[in-house]
Amino acid sequence: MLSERRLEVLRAIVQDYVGTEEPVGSKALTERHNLGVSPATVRNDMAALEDEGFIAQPHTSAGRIPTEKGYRLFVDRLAGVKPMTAPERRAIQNFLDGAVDLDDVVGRTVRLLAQLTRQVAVVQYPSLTRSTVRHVELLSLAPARVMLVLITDTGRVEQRMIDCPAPFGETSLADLRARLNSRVAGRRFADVPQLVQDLPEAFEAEDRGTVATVLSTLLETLVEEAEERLMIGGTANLTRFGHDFPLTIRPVLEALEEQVVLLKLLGEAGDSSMTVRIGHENKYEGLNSTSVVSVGYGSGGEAVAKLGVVGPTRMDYPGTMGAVRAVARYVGQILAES
Amino acid sequence: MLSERRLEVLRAIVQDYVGTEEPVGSKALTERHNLGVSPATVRNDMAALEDEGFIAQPHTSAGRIPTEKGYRLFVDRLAGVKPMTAPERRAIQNFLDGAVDLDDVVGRTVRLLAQLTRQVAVVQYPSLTRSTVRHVELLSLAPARVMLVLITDTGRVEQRMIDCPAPFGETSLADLRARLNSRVAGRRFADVPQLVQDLPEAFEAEDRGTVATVLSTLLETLVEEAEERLMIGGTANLTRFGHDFPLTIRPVLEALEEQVVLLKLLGEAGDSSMTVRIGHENKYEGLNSTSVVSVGYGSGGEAVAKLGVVGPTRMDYPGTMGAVRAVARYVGQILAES
DNA sequence: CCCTGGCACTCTTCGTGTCCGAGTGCCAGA
DNA sequence: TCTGGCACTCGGACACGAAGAGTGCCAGGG
Repeated sequence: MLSERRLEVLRAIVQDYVGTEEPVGSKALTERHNLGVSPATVRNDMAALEDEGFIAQPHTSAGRIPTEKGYRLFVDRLAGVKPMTAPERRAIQNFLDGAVDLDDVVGRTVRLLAQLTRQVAVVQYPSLTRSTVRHVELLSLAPARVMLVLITDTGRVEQRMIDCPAPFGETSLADLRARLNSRVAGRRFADVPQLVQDLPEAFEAEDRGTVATVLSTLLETLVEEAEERLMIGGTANLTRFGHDFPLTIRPVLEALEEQVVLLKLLGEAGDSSMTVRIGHENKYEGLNSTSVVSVGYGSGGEAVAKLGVVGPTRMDYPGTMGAVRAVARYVGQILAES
Repeated sequence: MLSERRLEVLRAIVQDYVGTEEPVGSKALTERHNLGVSPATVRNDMAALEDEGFIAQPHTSAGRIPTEKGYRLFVDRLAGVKPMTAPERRAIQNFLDGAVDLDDVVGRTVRLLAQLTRQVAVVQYPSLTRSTVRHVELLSLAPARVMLVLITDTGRVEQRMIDCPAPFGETSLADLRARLNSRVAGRRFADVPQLVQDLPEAFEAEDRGTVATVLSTLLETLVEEAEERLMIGGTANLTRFGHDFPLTIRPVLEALEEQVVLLKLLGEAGDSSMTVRIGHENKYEGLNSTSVVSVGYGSGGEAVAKLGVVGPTRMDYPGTMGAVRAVARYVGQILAES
């Protein structure tokens, strides 16, 4: 069991190390934080913390640095979320308010988050699976060629070309469009399959094949797009990573280009609450030397997607968490308004 | 005036330096290339080349490295474009053939180019300004709210919301849709403004305001989208840049995130032929330590966009140019087919 | 029982000095 | 005009030593 003071020592070590990026020794600690005890006492505490695996020394006669376990404890029990200041909050809101469409919202969010945290920002596009259908449009491009356009409440538009098994008249098309919209408009994606199940029955035999094709394309679109897109930014901040560049930075850049990896990473994180994954807690080994702070965001009460930052395990957790939370909150507001 | 042999010496220096990344001396040169002369002679030639500014030595008692001027001469007069081998060409084609839509084509192209050249790849989406309109669709979402969907022959879809000055009936909308498409379908973007100029006159006075709004939105979309999107990949290859990382790599990463900069960069390059910009020939100073190899590509004879790679000035120009040219050619084919 | 000051010990870092080799420039001769 | 030879320069590698930071441990005091 760790005494109160030892936790305090750990907190001090983490804070100093994050600030200076250099191993911190007992003497420096007592000077910068008034712990009320002497260096010798701190040394004993440090020895205990090292036994427990919370800190380590790079080599004898160097100061201590936190281990991943140490950061974990710090995040769980010692650190709060540092709230943004009022001016910062205003700046966030102003910056995001200028967005003109969904792409712009996401783009601005990425830049903002990267700038605030001085780390790499990752923002997932609002998910289709949780959003609702605003409108489905069918366009006849040729007698047996239809284009399906799906518009979601988050402003995303997806389109698909459909080659019909048989020619499909304008009136049938209008009919299908009307029936389809009356059933699915405003409904959640997940509910769509049930809602359109019996639609083909309402049509003439000759059109049923086409209707079925259109419906299956629609359902495919809904499912396929569950594989989300995302935007990243602030990769230049990777240069502040450490002194032993190439080896550290390369796998991170590689991971960032693998959208699948990132999506999985965000997906695994807790549903909508803030999640911090430290070092090897990230399953993808290219990110073993990084920490990922992520949180869900969305219009209304529910999270429709995630956003977060990727940075060195040696990061300012309270500040980063504060920025991530604040940005998520304001993006949610923007989405709700539009 | 430089003799034939001196040019040969320069070529040898560039080739060796690109391969080894180390300054190359007179002795090593004569050993690896059979120039038919002794090191002493080569030294004289090197001194001459240095006087002319084609090579330089990092410090006394080191070998020579090419200057930007030296690379320029190498590219212009000494190096050809190294063609891809047959298996490589097959691999390119197979890889690109698997693409399912435009996003996929661009995505695959970026990955392919990054892998072939082992550098950072940049691919511009096919330009709207040169492409033609396939279809314009108007959807009524609310009495005074219309969505405009623009479909291009390259498969891109753009949508815009329009708030109408007055309610707009379904019949008027259908009328407008029909007239609009009959005029602009299949036409080039650049011609659209003229073609729709007198459209409002065909409508009732009460609808003219709305028609004008829709048209101006359409024209805006055409123009705005001239500011293209692009995709980049292979940033992990930046780690192979040099030994003095942070300082070199950071501005490059920053430049890569500024799409505006990259678009301007590609835009400035010659129209469709291959362009090589070396070091300070790039106006954006973040890229002063890089070279950019770019070329136009497109379906049919005409270039609709550009693609290229960004790498260190010390790059394998013939190989890179070969890869860039080959990829551009095949992407053009793919686009023409679809 | 816990804290403290003192002390010996261990390493890393940094500066200095030395040596070696690569590479050059220049010159005289073929 | 090319070549071989020679003296010279300079950076990189290595060894050595001093300095400094930090630790662990121990005995004494509240």
